[in-house]
Amino acid sequence: MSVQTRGKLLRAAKKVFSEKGYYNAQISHIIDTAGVARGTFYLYFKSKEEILKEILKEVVKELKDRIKEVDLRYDPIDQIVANIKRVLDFALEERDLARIVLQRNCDPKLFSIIEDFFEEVTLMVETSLKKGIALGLIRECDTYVLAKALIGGVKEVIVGLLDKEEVDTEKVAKDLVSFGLRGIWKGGGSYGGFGSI
Amino acid sequence: MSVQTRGKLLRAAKKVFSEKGYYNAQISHIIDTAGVARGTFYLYFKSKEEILKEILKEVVKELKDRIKEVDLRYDPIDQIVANIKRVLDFALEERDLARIVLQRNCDPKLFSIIEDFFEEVTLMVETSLKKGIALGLIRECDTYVLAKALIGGVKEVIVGLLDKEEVDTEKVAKDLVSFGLRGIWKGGGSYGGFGSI
Amino acid sequence: MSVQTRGKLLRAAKKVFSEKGYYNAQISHIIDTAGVARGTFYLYFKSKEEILKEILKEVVKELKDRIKEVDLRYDPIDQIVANIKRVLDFALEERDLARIVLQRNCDPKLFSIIEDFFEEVTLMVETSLKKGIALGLIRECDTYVLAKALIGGVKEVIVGLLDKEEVDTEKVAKDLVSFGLRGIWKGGGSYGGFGSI
Amino acid sequence: MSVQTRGKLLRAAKKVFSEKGYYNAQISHIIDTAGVARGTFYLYFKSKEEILKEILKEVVKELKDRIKEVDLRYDPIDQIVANIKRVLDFALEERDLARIVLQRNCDPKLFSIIEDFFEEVTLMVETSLKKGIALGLIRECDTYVLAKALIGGVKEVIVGLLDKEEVDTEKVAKDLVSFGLRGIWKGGGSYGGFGSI
DNA sequence: AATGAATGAGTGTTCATTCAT
DNA sequence: TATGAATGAACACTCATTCAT
Repeated sequence: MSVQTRGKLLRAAKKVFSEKGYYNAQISHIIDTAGVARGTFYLYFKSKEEILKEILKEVVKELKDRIKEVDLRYDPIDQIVANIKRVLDFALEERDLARIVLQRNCDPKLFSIIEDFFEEVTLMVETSLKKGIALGLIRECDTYVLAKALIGGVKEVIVGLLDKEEVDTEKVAKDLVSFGLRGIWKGGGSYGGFGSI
Repeated sequence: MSVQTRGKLLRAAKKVFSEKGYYNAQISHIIDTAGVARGTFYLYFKSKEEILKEILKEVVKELKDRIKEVDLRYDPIDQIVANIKRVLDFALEERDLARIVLQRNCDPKLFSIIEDFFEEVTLMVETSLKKGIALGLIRECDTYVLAKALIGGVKEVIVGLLDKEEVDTEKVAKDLVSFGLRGIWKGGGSYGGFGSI
Repeated sequence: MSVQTRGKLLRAAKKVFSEKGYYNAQISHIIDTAGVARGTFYLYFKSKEEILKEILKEVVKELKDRIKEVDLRYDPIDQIVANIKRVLDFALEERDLARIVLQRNCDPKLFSIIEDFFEEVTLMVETSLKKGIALGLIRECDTYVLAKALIGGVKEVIVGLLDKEEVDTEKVAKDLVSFGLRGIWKGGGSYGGFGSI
Repeated sequence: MSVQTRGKLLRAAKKVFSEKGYYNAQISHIIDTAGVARGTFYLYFKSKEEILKEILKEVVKELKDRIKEVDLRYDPIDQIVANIKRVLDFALEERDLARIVLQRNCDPKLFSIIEDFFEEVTLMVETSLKKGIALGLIRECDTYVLAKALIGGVKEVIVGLLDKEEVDTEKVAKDLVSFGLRGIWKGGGSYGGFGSI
């Protein structure tokens, strides 16, 4: 088992899945891109499905590494911004991976790893929201809806950035947090005619 | 050409695409669900791809009908809430359609209709944001990022609701708008230690 | 049973078979050309194969009418020229039919009617050749080969004429007969060692 | 890519096309005859159409090799006889190919290669005829009609020979040339009013 | 006599996977 | 460890034919 060959295949698969999507990607494309023979592929991966899962697992691992628990002894905002920045950086460093992951593909068999991860993140966010509400920092709200909205927002923004050349991820992260927080933050003032909501 | 048969096929296809995704959906599944013969399918639709596009076109049409331009002579908030409520209602009435549409599928040939529509909506939102900024109602921000985030939020929330039985769409719409507005709304007060951003 | 509808279908089928060939011709093409409904076709013809056979039968009948036995009491050459002229005229009047018939199609089931007819004509020609040889008018030769060659020549010439606008069939018929009778060689001298043949 | 497998497929296709004709031939027949799996066929040929074209190209190549330009410094008759003999030999050695080629099939897409070749040969013959006329060796005539007739004659004779076991191709070639050159008429006397032609 | 919606057996083609070398 | 020829199940699509109206 050569680690290099495995690497070549993984890199090729990321590229191909990203460009064509899982179903339009063919083993032929992957091995051509990797420059190995057909049989070699099956020496390293049991099936087309397996190499996808391998890739998804890698992504989840990397993302988990980059999302760090917020330590309330320090300014939480800075930490959230840093988390989002790290996620954005990863997405833009590995655009192929981001494209694969963010193409929600309904086949639950295939993308369960990703779905589960997002589920986890959603829960994490919801928990944070609840904590914030309990602490009186965050307004009362449907935490489930809010959590979904926050994550969906980040996802969509990433998709939007994948085709941009140069992105100031720090600024985008701050924009997002600023947007998110000022929205959920228990503000003082009333908002125009919006008091009726 | 019988309108009923066409309807049966469309309904069946929506169900099957929704449950299995486009690529795992087979003509056999569709015609079995519709209860017609194989040849009949091709009497009404040129190909598997075409019936998908037909469905997507229908969705876009329906959504465009439900999203009404905001008339600034009246309270814009109420109108935005109503728009989002109508979209949520449609998604929940036609959950199959929503599932099909919200599965971002990388094949651009297939989903271009949807992508184009979302592009349009994004632009619409961006324009509104800019107008709001010009009017001094909305804070300065990266309108592109914000628009993406808003739409992504709504999308993700819809996905989250598709498995819930009973949903109070009015409430969810209000929550979403409340969240979105208080975020982008040019508030008076400062926000905790957040002034540094 | 309306004779007109039957006629419309036959005419349409001739056109379509001629243009597309039997296998590429579809019932749809025929009924569209004829301007009748699908079911109507099967009111008049049992199958696609049957309408072809009907057409072929018609051709054979017409050709048999136009090829008249040579009456040796009169100048046989004139009669042969007249026969060929009548065949050429028919082919050019009904070019669609000629095209159908002269596309030798290997499916023996389908074109047996035509093959049988040509077989008959070949035999007729062979018999005439033998009679001519017996009478000392025609040189000794392999009558089978000669008969085939003669008929093949006429067939190919017809195919060649089908795309010409104006054809002087009388002249072509005379050319063909003249050629058949005397060859292309300018009488007189022997050529090289060819005297031995 | 194994040359043997490709050969097996080509041989099988020749047999099947020859026996059933292109349209009635199925991939199943070809692979069963060749003794390979379905997928293997498509490893070597893009489609059913392509294998036919491959075969036709082969035929044209072989025929071009066997038809040699007539060198006027030597006896042209002998060379023509030799040419025809070589063509007849090929047809009888590869009867399947001959059957495929001589089944004029109207689909121009498919048989254009062959039609083009025959067109070429016709032109070649016409040119030769014109040269002969210019040299005073050949009688004035419609060279187009004559060329067609000559080629048609040879074609039909070949078709007639395909079912015969033992054929003396040399003799047949001589008969054909002799016929072409001198006609069937036993030289000498004029016949009836035919002198006028 | 005519219609045209519906049928379904049939067929070319694809592509993930295997296995002998 | 690598190769690539071979496999065959799977699937989209076609089109002659039927039949209820």
